[in-house]
Amino acid sequence: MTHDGRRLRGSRSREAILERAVSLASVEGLDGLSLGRLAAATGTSKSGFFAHWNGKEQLQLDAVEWARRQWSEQVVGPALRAPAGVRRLFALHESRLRFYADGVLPGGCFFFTVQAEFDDRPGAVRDRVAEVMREWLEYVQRQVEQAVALSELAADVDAAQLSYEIDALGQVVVVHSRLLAGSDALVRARRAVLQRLRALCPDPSLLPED
Amino acid sequence: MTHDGRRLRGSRSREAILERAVSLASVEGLDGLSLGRLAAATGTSKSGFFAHWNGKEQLQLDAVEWARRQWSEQVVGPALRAPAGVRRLFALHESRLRFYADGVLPGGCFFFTVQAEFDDRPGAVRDRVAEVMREWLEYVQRQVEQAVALSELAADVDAAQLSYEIDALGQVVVVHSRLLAGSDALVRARRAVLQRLRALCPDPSLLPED
DNA sequence: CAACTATGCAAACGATCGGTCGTTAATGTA
DNA sequence: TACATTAACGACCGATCGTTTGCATAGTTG
Repeated sequence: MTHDGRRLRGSRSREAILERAVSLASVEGLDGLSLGRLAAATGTSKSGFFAHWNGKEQLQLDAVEWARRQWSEQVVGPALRAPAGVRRLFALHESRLRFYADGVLPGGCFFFTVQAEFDDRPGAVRDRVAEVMREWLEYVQRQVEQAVALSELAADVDAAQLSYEIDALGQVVVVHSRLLAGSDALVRARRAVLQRLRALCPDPSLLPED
Repeated sequence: MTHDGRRLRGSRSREAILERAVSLASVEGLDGLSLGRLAAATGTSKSGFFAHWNGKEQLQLDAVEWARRQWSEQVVGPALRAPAGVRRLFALHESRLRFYADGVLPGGCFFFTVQAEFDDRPGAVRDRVAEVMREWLEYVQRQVEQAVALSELAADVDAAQLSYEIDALGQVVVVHSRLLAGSDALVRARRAVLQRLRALCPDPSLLPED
């Protein structure tokens, strides 16, 4: 029972396939990715997928979950090392930019691609993607509110407004840096948020100067 | 000659097809759009397209051009009614937001969808899209520089930096407002740019208060 | 007028799409 | 040993993809 080699092997196959799926989907999209190409990329057969998932949509939903966990571990996690407040808020932004700069995913960002792909078509995938996005924005907003509670940001800061701005400046890095040769999008996204936060911060020495 | 009945009819067919193509591509993407569905949506036949274009890529390139003209006429054009300087810069941002709010395209923004779709795959379409995007950013940047030259923005403003921020705050409206129910993305994008400009403007009375 | 050109469609092409079916091999349980 | 379950595969399905071919027709040109 506990030592079922079959289930273990299946679980590892699933993980390997999902990792590839997320990686490929960051480039071609979750729907643009075809089962045939995914099979070729993982060295398995198309029909073998149906031993693990009922159909393409099920695989897509699992891929969203996999990408969410990756974002949680590689973006949100590291930022927790910074002390709560404005420093953690900025660390979160920098962590995202590092995720992009390191080229963890060949397409830059799974969620950016998938959001643009699904923002107009109804369905379970869209709903789940929207939920993950809302979670992320609310998490950023909570960091803002915590910074305000700690008096590290001005008391009249609109948390929803500020978190929208931070997310916008971070999201667009993907397309700017990939589409425009020699774009300094990463530098600009970092500086924009940094200066914005310093202007709102009673003690700017909490943040780097530049 | 210039008013050849055949060419006139063909030209009108092309325009009608391209308008539909841009509209549909704002939802499903330029590559996600299939010739079969485009034919059904325009009431023509798939094979009829090859009387006007050599293949799908040619049609895609023409669609990009059509969308560029639409953006020029419906976004850039109206902003020219505002006096040059910081007011025209803000009018440009508001004009874009109005384009989104009016729902001119069912997917919100052709270029947002297409940029996300092509930012990772090489080819003629990607190159042209990148060129149009660069043109747009440089146009915004020129408005910033003009405002500085008119002393309507502080002299030490980094034009490239500021135009990146304005574009980012505008772009993300598309996905935020469509994916998150009840999102105030339009309001936030407007306020973010307005307050940023007012803070940099020696005479804030040039701009609305809120 | 005849010759030519642009427009447009129906039918069909090979390729690929997501998905089904039946089977085999491996691993478990009784 | 006998049986059940899971993983994985090859072959194949109907649908759709972008594209080609052949043909009919309307408009232009000599």
